[in-house]
Amino acid sequence: MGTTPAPNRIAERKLRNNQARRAQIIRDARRIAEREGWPHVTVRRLSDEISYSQPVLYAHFGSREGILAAVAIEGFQEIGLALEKARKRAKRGSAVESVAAAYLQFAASSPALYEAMFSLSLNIPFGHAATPPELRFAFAQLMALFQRQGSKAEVVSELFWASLHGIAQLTRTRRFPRSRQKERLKTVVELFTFPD
Amino acid sequence: MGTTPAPNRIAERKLRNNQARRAQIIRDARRIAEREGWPHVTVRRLSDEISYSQPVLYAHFGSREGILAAVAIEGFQEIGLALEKARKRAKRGSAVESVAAAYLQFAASSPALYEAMFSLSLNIPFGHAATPPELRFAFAQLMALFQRQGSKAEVVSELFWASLHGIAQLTRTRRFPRSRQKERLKTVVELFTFPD
DNA sequence: TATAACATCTAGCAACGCTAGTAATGATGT
DNA sequence: ACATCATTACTAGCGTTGCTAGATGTTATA
Repeated sequence: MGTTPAPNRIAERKLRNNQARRAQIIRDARRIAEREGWPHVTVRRLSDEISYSQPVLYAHFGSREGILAAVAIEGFQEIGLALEKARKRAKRGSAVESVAAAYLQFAASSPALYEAMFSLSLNIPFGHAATPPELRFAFAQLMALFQRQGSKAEVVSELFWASLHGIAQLTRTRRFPRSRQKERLKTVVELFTFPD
Repeated sequence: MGTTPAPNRIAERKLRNNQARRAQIIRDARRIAEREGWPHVTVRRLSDEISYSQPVLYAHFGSREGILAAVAIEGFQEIGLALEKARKRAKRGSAVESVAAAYLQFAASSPALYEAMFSLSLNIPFGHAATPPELRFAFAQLMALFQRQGSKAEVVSELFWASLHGIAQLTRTRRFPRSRQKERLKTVVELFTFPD
């Protein structure tokens, strides 16, 4: 028969409900942050949105910071996929430009998400064994562009990331006028395009 | 006679006291931030430090954010002076390296100050007429390095800034391992050193 | 159906940024 | 020297925050 014992089905249902609620909290947090900024993302507000009391949120995430960290990790997953897509669809030789454009596009279109990933000082481990796979994957997309640089690949990738991040953040916080962004993109691509 | 009318001297004394207290608040805020992080810099805590009640702080700065903004502007002044010094003492041709090293040194030695300048989302106007002179001066030190690039000078300066800022921030937030920093410096200097 | 385990809520703590209203201080004019 | 007035600072408290202990209700098991 195709039926499983009742306890399993019940446990599965509970798990599904839990995951769905967790996803909804993350979704609501993102939405509020993009529309009104992170300070408006309060535990009380989120508990209102999902029509549960505050302790339910703490059961899921442990703390407000835990919620932001979950959002940030979702962001790393998305940027990783976006960069991979940009790299793969690029014609030969234009991968750097395609990826750079995708990076800046991502940061510009979801500023609050980007802020959660990089500006809010969350305790997400980097460079350790415990680094979440979403982060490794995203950085791997950048490193894949510079395999030809041999032993310099890693440092060049880091600098490429730093440059894009600098542009993104200084633009987001209005240190850079948004007007010259195309020129910035062109110039950074030139800097990171090496002769064969 | 060398004496001025009493009212002036009194007004001057009050002004001096005001400025001294203002400076002390900024100093205390910086000290606490560097030692314990910005969340520990509370208005109550600062009012304890200076042995005055909270409303005194609001008379000076208007809001907690006003205090952080004052710290940030002091930071821009200091980094501007540090970059100018680095640029001027550099031997011919090595100005880019000297300035880059000074920038990263500044960010590494005062991480909380650097955070106030760039990560805490303060409302300091940039790129407008109202931009504080400290900021203009600091950016001018970067632009001075690339005058030879003609019309590209501004964009190249922006990118140089973005790269340094990216390195500084990704290092500060532990996205980059601190170990390869020298190599990063060397590589960024190569990228921004153009043939004559 | 009784019991155990789980899920959820109510209510409240301590700390925060900020401010209205009040008291104390100090300069001014006669 | 004293009364007047402006300045300066304080007390006390509001509303909100992140977070949690203890009570309450709900569901699964024996």
